[in-house]
Amino acid sequence: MTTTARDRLLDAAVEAFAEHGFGGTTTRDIAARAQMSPAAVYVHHATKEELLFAISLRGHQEALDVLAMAAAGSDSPVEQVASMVRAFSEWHARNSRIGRVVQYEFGALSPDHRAVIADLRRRMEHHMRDALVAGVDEGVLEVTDVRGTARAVLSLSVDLVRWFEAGGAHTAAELGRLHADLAVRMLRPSGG
Amino acid sequence: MTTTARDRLLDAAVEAFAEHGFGGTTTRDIAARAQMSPAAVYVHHATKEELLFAISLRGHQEALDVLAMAAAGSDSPVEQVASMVRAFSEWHARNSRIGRVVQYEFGALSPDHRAVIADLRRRMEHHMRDALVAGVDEGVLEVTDVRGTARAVLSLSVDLVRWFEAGGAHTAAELGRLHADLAVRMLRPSGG
DNA sequence: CGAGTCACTAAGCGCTTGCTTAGCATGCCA
DNA sequence: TGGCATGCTAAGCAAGCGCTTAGTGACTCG
Repeated sequence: MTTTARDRLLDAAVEAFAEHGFGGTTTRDIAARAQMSPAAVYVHHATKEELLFAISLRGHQEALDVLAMAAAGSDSPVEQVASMVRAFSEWHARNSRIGRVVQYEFGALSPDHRAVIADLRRRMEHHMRDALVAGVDEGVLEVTDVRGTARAVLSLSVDLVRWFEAGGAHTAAELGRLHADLAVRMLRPSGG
Repeated sequence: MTTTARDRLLDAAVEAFAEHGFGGTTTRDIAARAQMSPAAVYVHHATKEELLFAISLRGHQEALDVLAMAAAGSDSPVEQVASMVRAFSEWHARNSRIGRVVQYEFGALSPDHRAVIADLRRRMEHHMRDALVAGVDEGVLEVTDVRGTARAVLSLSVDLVRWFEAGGAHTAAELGRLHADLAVRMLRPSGG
C-alpha cells in the first residue's frame, strides 16, 4: 500500500516534531520511527520542511473544518460559539500532538508555506469573530473588543495542546464541555 | 563588566530560542547575536541546555512572583483573580520572547532541570486554584471544575506569547485589562 | 616586578546533519 | 518476454554541529 508508508512517515514525523521540535528532530529519527531507511523519507517528501508543511496543512484544514461545521450547525450565535469551542477543544485534545506541531512550528515553515497557513488561520479567527458580531447585533452577547475576545476564546482550545495528555485528569469530551461553558459565560451580557 | 557580557548572552539566547526553537538554534548563532566568539558561550554556561535552564528558571520565577504579588494584593477572591490575570497577561505580553521559550521549550530541559521547573509551574497553578476555591467558599465565584478552570484562566495569558507582537493591535496593558474582565465574567455566578 | 586570575579568542576535533547517489526487487503493461 | 516505473536501501558526501584546547591581553594583589 502506497498510502500506508506515506502515512506512517507523516505519523512518525508528527510524534518526532511534537517531542523535539522541528529543529531538534533528525530525518534519521523520523525514518527510524516509521521503520524505514533514512533515504526513504525523500521518496515521499523533497525536504524535511515539506514534511512539516504537509502535516501543518492537513492539521489546519481539519481544525478549520471543525470550526466551520460547528458554526454551520445553528443560527443562534450563542449556540454557535458554544459548539465551536466544544468542537475545537475536543479536536485539539484528541489530536494534541498534531496540534502542538501545528501551533508551535509555524515559524519553521518557509515563507511561501507560511503564507498559505496564515490564510487558514485568518479564516479560523473569522469564523469566531462572525459569531461574536452576530451575537452583539442580536443583543445576546456582550463584546467590546471583538478581535481580542475571539482570540481569547480560541486560546482556551489552543493552549491545551501544551499540557494535555490522554489518560490525564480530563477527557477530551470533558474539556470540550468545560471550555464551551466558560466561553459562553465570558460573553453573556452582564445581566442588567 | 562581568554582568553585561553574561546578560548579553542570555538576551541573545532568548531571541534565538524564541525564533528557531532550542533544537534549531546553534551556539554559534547565540554567540554571534551577543557579539562574541563561539567559545565565549562556554565561559559562562557549561552547555546549551544550561543556558536554556538559566532562562527558563528566571522566567518562571518572575512569572510566579507576578502571580504571588497580585494574589497578595487583596482579600477579595474576585479582585485576586482579576489582578492575577491582568498582571500575568501583561507580563507575558511585555516578555513574550522569554514567555515563548519558557512555555514551549520545557521538553528540551534535562530531567533534573525539568523537575525544578515543573515545581514552579505547580505553584503558579495553585495560586490560581486557591483564589477560585476561596471565591467558591465565599459564594462570589461559581466553579465546578477548579483544576480545569484554573488552567483555562491561565491559558488566556499564556497563549498570547504565540502571537503577541509589540506594536500590534493591542498593547500589553490593553490585553491585561481585557483578559482580567473576561476571566471575571467566566467565573461569576450565573445570576439566579 | 612577578604570579595568578579572569574574560575572551583562533583553531579545530570528532561526530551528526540534511540530503544524494547508485543500485535492487517488484509489479504493470506492451 | 522485455522495458520501464515505483518504492525502497546501503553507502556516503559536504557542511555544520556542540564543545574543547591552547593561548592571549588586561587586571589584581603581594
